[in-house]
Amino acid sequence: MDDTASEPGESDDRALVPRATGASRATAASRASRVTDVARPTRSDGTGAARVGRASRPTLAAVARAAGVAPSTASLAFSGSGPVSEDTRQRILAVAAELGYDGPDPRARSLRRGRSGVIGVVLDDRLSDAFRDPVNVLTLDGIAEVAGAAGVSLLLVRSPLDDERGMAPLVDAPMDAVILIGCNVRIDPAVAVLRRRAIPVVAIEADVIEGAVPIHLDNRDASRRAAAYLRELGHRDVTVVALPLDSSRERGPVDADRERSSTAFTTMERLRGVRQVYPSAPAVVTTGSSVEEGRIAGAALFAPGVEAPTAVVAQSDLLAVGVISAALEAGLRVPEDVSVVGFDGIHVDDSLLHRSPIRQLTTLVQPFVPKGEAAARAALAMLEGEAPEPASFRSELQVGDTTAPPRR
Amino acid sequence: MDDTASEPGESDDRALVPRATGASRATAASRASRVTDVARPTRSDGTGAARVGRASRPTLAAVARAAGVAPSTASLAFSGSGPVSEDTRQRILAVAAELGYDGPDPRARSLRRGRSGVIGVVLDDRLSDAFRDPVNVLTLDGIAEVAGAAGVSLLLVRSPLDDERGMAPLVDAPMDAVILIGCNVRIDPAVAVLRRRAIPVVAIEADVIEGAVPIHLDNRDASRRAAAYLRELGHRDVTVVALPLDSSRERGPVDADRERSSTAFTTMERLRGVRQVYPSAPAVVTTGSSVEEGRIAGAALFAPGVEAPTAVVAQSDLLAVGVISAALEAGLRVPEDVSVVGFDGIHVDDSLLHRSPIRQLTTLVQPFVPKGEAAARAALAMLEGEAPEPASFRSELQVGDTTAPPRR
DNA sequence: TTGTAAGCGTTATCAG
DNA sequence: CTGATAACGCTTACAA
Repeated sequence: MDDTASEPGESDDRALVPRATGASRATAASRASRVTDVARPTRSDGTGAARVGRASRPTLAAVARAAGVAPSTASLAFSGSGPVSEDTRQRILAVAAELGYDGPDPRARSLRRGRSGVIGVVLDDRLSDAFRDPVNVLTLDGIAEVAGAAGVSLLLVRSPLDDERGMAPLVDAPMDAVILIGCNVRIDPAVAVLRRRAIPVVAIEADVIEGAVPIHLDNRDASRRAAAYLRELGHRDVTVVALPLDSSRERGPVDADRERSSTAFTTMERLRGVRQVYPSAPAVVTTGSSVEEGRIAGAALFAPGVEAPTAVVAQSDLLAVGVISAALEAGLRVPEDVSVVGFDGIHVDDSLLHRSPIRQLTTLVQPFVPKGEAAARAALAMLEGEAPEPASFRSELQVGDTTAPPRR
Repeated sequence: MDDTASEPGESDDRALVPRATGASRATAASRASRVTDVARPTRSDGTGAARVGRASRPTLAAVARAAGVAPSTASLAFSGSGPVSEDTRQRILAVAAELGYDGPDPRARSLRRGRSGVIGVVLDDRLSDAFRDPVNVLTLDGIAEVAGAAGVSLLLVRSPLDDERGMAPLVDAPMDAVILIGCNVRIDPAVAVLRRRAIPVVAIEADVIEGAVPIHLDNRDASRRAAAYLRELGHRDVTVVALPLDSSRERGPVDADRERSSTAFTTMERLRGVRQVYPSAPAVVTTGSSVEEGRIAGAALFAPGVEAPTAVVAQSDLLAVGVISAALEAGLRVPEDVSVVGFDGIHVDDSLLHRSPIRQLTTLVQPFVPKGEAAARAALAMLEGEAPEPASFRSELQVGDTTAPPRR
């Protein structure tokens, strides 16, 4: 359909081509250094030169030359960021169209401008896992909304591995700013590199990171409120089903040692919150936020012969659903026999909730999307040289029907 | 001409000078209006220049100078792609560390090399919506897996709007290749631009696009097989609940006009497949793939006073679930009163399926992840200058318990 | 093994 | 309003 458009050189544009300097022609020709190239129908004007080396597109310089203007003028015609007479502008655009030039090369532009129009989003998991967690997806939503409106695209980057070359992607990719989202592993070294590169870093729910703008959620206090609620109901025997403690992601009970060496800030904050109310609440850690992991943890808690807690604080809704599922399967009723609290307030649509009389999870609802938006705004602000605005968000305890007073 | 070599002598001591403190604040100001400060920056060499504009990191050239080697040598020391004596290599690295230089600037590198290490993934929806559809997420999984292993990051780009400036993100972002994923809107113009830029394009389930490598799914034939299965069961009265027909996404019955002007390839292919068996099967179109949309479509089909079909072919599993839900709410039993077929074979975990005796959707299971992987591989191959491998995938009819012979 | 030189394709600056 | 020119920071033949 657009055959003609893809054959820019064929048109008889020689008339439009003013004198190219002999020097530049020689330059371009010498680059080719391929003797056989001469076999191709070579034109000896500037236009042809642009196509000599390989199947490369015409450059802005070529367009300028063909239009009989200076490169700088042609640049202005495209970027619109400067005074160009409508007349010349049209001429340049026309010539460009004829040559099949559709605008500046992003790579060159970003080198020259020092900006690439890209914000990196660093996720803790493999992308496959990250996408499965609504927590990440919803936060990304917020980021994408703001970034998109600003004409900035998102580069997905996996959190750097402890591996030495592991942070290559974070360092080799062109990015103007970086948003750390749900990064539980300790990535200070990577952040240090970014700082040295003067790349703004925004950290969502991370421990205080030198030089990163924090987007904060009241993980600790929210958890404390949930625990307090359980205490009001009369619970004394509360267990925490926790998110991973570190990048090793080992499943199992949490002991003081593991707790001390944890690198997962959010996990620890939520745990600390509960401990403010139940100082010696035991905790079991999972390998990630999923229904299945919750089920596994719950199965252990409600195993026969074990003294089951009267209430469970799960550190995510997905985990909570899993725990409930395990409870039901163990023949316990929720909330009569065991209360369960979640965290996040995502829309959990699992069948298990519906096969029981449960309609709504008791959970801490957090504002994902605004959080993402704030992160993106902070990143954009820093790009503009403005002062970033750290933001703090609050979770609300939403009382559903998975909590009730203990039977005893 | 050779400005960089102009003042080689004075650089040594300057190169070691750490960054000016408090310079960051001056950035914006000096760029715009600080005349006096900039009085003599013109004479400076690379080192000086690096500090003038803004608080920028040291350059490779600066490191080289400080280490007393040529830039090229320093470059080799970092890229490892060339012979450098271990001795000088160490020295260069040491000096670099001292200066706080952590490797080449991705922007400059990508200009010089003509590669940015980024693959663009173009999604049809707002990212928020895209992430909600398992179809996209699973495909992304596959892409991410392959791209990640190759050290390539993914740039998320929204499908260009029909709007003139709408394709800016696709054109302004640095990308080495582009994968179109589930792009139902017609984006030929955008693709034409990419072609002219010699950026490889891989199109997953798109209509034949000039110059794009296709990753194909047997949408039409699979749909035909599903329809054939319904016919075997004895159904005569089949309605299609379809995905959007175009970017306008208007809900409602499909007429010949709308059908003709459709830009949604996948939608049309799946529709055509059914029509091969039921040439005059009516179809209603939805605004997207979601349970809710399926429910809306179903509600209309099963409204009182309307002759309901004995079977519904939904073009996605999410839609199918919605249709089933509507059927149940209308007092119909599935599959006794109405059969429903889906498409995709995602893991649908909706409560409605579980409150009824339904355990498994009858659907066409397609290999998302391999499809994504193939797309990524094709893109990478093209980057290497190898011949891309178009790929074709097949969907399997999985017979569940949402289909049965019609009552009459 | 190391150095020299020549850009990659733009945009910013400043002079006309 | 337009043009000349110098970078942006790096890589890579090719020369020494």
